[in-house]
Amino acid sequence: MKPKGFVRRTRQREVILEVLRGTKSHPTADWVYQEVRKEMPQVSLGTIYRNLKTLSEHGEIQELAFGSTHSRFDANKDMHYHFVCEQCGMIEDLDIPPVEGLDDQVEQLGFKVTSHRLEFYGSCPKCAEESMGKAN
Amino acid sequence: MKPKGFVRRTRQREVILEVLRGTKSHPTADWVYQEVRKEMPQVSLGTIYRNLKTLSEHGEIQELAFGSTHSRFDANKDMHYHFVCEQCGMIEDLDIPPVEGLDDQVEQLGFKVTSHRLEFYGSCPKCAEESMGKAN
DNA sequence: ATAAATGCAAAGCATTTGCAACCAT
DNA sequence: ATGGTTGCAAATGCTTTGCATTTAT
Repeated sequence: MKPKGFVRRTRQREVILEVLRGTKSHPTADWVYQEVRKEMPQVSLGTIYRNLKTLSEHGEIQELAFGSTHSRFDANKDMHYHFVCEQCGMIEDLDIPPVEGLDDQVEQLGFKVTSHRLEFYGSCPKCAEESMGKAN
Repeated sequence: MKPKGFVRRTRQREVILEVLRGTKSHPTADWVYQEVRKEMPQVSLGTIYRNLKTLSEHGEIQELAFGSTHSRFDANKDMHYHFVCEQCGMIEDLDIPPVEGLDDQVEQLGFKVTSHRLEFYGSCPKCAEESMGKAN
């Protein structure tokens, strides 16, 4: 007997995952849509959304809800932190090690922790430099 | 000469801030709306949104975008972290000290850091216990 | 007096969903 | 053959906005 809710391997799903794995830009659903369209002009936005949801439910990608209205997606499954530039909007992976013992600290308060998420806000190197230049 | 963009003190704004300060529940805009309506039945949702925006721009409150589509708001201005229960959806302030030196670490990578945000995901004490009981 | 703020209703816009056709298994 | 998946379009639902009016200063 086949498992209920079995996930099929479709061309759309493949391309979406490919696109996501081929960028470090933490794209929005619409950006993914535009990219996938280059290879499958007939693909629909609904399919993009359905697949992004499926993929993140199955742990293939990560959904990131930052301050803005729309979600962004990340195919990097390793634990890592993000930096959000408040000037240019760019989101970058940070190359710093996961903080040790953080989850334990919270578990001692009675919570069962499955993950944590850490984001930094400010100006990226480029924008910070530009502000300097303008002597703003 | 009065400053441009001066912020007036209105009854609506006062009540909204009052409501926000009177709860620890990180409410949504709509929840705030319902509460404010109890005192000002004629208030409009637009006013709630405009004020929440103004208030957070002026640092009176904090806007929190969690995984879901809609924002939540927090009148607690002190640096603190949050726990999001993936079972009941509850969001709770965490009583753990801010991690030292985190911002410095990121600044050394060339970023200018103004703040960071840390959230834990999992089960709150209540939900965790219930899962145990069900021997799930 | 003057511009900020409000209420109301009409957009806006990202995301979701119903449905018939389609296709991976 | 079966039911997960798709494209399409309509629908949701949170949030924003235009505008005439009110109101804080």
